[in-house]
Amino acid sequence: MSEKINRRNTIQKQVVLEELRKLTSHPTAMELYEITRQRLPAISLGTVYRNLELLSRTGVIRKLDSIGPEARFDGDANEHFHVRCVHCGRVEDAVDVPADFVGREIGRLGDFEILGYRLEFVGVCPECRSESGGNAGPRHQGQAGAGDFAE
Amino acid sequence: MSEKINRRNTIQKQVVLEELRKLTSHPTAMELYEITRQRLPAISLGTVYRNLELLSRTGVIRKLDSIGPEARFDGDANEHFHVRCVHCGRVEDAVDVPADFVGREIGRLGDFEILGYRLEFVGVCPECRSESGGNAGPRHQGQAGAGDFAE
DNA sequence: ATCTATGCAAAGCTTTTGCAATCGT
DNA sequence: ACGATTGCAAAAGCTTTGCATAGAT
Repeated sequence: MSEKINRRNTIQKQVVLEELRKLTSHPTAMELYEITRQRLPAISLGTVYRNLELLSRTGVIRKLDSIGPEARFDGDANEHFHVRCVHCGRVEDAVDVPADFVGREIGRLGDFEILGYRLEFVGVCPECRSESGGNAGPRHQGQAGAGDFAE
Repeated sequence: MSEKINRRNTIQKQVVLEELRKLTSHPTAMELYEITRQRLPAISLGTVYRNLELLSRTGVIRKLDSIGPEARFDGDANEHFHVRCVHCGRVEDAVDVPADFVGREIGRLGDFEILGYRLEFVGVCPECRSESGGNAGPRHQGQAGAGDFAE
């Protein structure tokens, strides 16, 4: 049950990982700090950051810094996409993305050698939809810059 | 030539927009600040931020805050994708993306109403490729978290 | 004349880092 | 014992904001 994570298996590292894996909410470092503090009252924010950084470098977890001003973390290191609510900021896993939504294999793009891509969906979550009726007209497809939807 | 931008057409706003449109390098606010200062030595960083924010809210320019720790701005408000070099951080326009690379029209994803998506490619620019030979093995396809490539 | 936009500087927020002490191996 | 990891606190980096002044309409 206790996998070798990096060099040393500290309680802090263990707890950070465990708690992150319990969540599907893609918490920020601060959120995770608050959560882990319930089990380790003395843990410091710096340690949470250091461990999250370390775990994501090792590939154990995933850092989603493509979203918003602060990084969010995902305990599920498998490849999958996310949806972000433009209204409340919530980030959830995107399930049932059509398998052929994105073309596989792009080796080259102009002069760049392509290693991969980042994709995330932008939408309105059920809660916000029912709350605010229809406000912003849907802007289907294309690359949605964040500022477009903000306010 | 002078389009009505918001409420008032100040020189600062005009210059920020003009200089941004001259560039294809997707500069940060700070970079744009340095550039505009050559024409308006007294312009302040706060003003650059305020105008960039305003212009992107209006849809005149595009804010790319999906990339890295700082926001970058794009004078071309048309929909197009970007490639980011994992090595040097350079951001360029992605030309020749296969038209069918991304599936159009996803109205729904789970409980989310989908408005759009954000896509950006991750790769190695020509300069960095020739410099560093082949270091990181290509990790084709999938959602590339930033941390994966970093370091 | 009105009210937005500016410059300046301070503050905010997220993240990183230096350092001595602590803990895993 | 050795050296990675921690806690603490300071600092760094990007961005926002309060306020009085200047400027656009």
